[in-house]
Amino acid sequence: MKPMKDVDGKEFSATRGSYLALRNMILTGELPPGQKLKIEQLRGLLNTGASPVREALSLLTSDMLVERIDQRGFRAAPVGKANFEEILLLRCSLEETALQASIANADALWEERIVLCHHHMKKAMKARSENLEDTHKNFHMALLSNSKLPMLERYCSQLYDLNIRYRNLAADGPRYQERSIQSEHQNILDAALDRDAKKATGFLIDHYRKTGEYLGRQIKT
Amino acid sequence: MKPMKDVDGKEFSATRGSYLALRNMILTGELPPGQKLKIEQLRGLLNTGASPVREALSLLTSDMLVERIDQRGFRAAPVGKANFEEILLLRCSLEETALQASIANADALWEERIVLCHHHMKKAMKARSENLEDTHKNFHMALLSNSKLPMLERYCSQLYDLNIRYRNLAADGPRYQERSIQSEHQNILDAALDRDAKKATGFLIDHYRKTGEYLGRQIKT
DNA sequence: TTGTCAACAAATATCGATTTTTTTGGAGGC
DNA sequence: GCCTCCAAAAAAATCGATATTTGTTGACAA
Repeated sequence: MKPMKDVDGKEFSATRGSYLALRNMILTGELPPGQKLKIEQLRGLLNTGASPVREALSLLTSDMLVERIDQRGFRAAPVGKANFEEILLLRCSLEETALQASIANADALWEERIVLCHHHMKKAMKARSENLEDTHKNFHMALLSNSKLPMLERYCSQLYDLNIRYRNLAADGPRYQERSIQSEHQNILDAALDRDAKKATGFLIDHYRKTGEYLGRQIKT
Repeated sequence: MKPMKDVDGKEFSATRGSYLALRNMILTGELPPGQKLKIEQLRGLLNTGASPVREALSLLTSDMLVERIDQRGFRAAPVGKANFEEILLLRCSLEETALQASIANADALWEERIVLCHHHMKKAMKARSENLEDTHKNFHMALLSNSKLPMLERYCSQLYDLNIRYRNLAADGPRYQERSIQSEHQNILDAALDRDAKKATGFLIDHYRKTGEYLGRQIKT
């Protein structure tokens, strides 16, 4: 793989480049659920050797985006209503814990961080920007980023991605304009800035449940 | 790596064999926290090629037993009091959810399963058997095995292993004889069989908190 | 027609060697 | 004496090739 460059001009390793590319293809549905992921085929697609591809696929299994069957290769993780509902359940439970902890550790720096991320998200929404997804995730992760619980944050990030995948598969992209998503975000932010954990987690979970209900209806199996 | 065989006589792939061997070495402390894991060195240790070792290490990063730094190799995950306490916290939270769900789905088959696992564990304890650790884990995982939440169960299993690692590092093996661990297990089992979720989760969490407190005192940093 | 077996084809797992990157050690300058 | 820069060594990442394993096709027998 030609040395890709990230925003800072630093190069990715071939493995990391493949990882990000494949991850994106699975999240967007370009590689549909259950699809067999043949090394040779991906090698061609990514212009790289077999080893980086294998390693990237290994890494994706930790994210539960790829299934590995010993001696039988890899496939994109299957989807299903049960799986979707489990993701929703776990997100509600884990993010509640994380947000509580974040608020318990609240400080000026964190407040600035979440205000800024919220601002970026609103701006991207208004402009229908391409990186809306990223700013949305950044905002949600920033809310949790003060928990001092790195493993928990990692779980939340994983589950967030899995949820995005369902949204991409079910529909035609995000629908942040609909409902009162903007005010929901505002409510969460304000409650967090007030350091009112109960209110903030309430708004957050409500936010997820509503989105979950909307999405859940569109999933067949 | 010579084709290892599992109990059924089926062969492991070299990757899977390496994965299990390395996992065990890290969990027992044979590979101490923070230790650099050089491919060549492990290649010799495991009698296998570089690719299986790399892939095994990749898999271990999902279990949070190995850290990967791009372009700079692998190292055994570091340890610390904060990390230990996070594990304890997450275990309490996640296993509570899982046990509740398991009890909600309670059926005859599951009851038989947990009774049997409990029996095996007691037997192994009395005999000071070598596979005590395995039977103990089996019992705890069997309790959660009816939750119909596979991802949650996977998280719990991971966290269980991470906790075992601290116990192996801190002390000289398990101390199941001490305290009233046996009756604690019995209480959990009985409450689960009674399908009393509140009682069962209470006993379970208490069980973890007590063990956690004992262990936490032995960790420096 | 159906089931089984063998040979073939395809894909995966693994290895050895090469390339690239990081680290180390030391010479020279400040 | 300390820092910087360069060269050599070590280690990681990657590639191409080979060995195993799995999946498939078609012939033959029941």
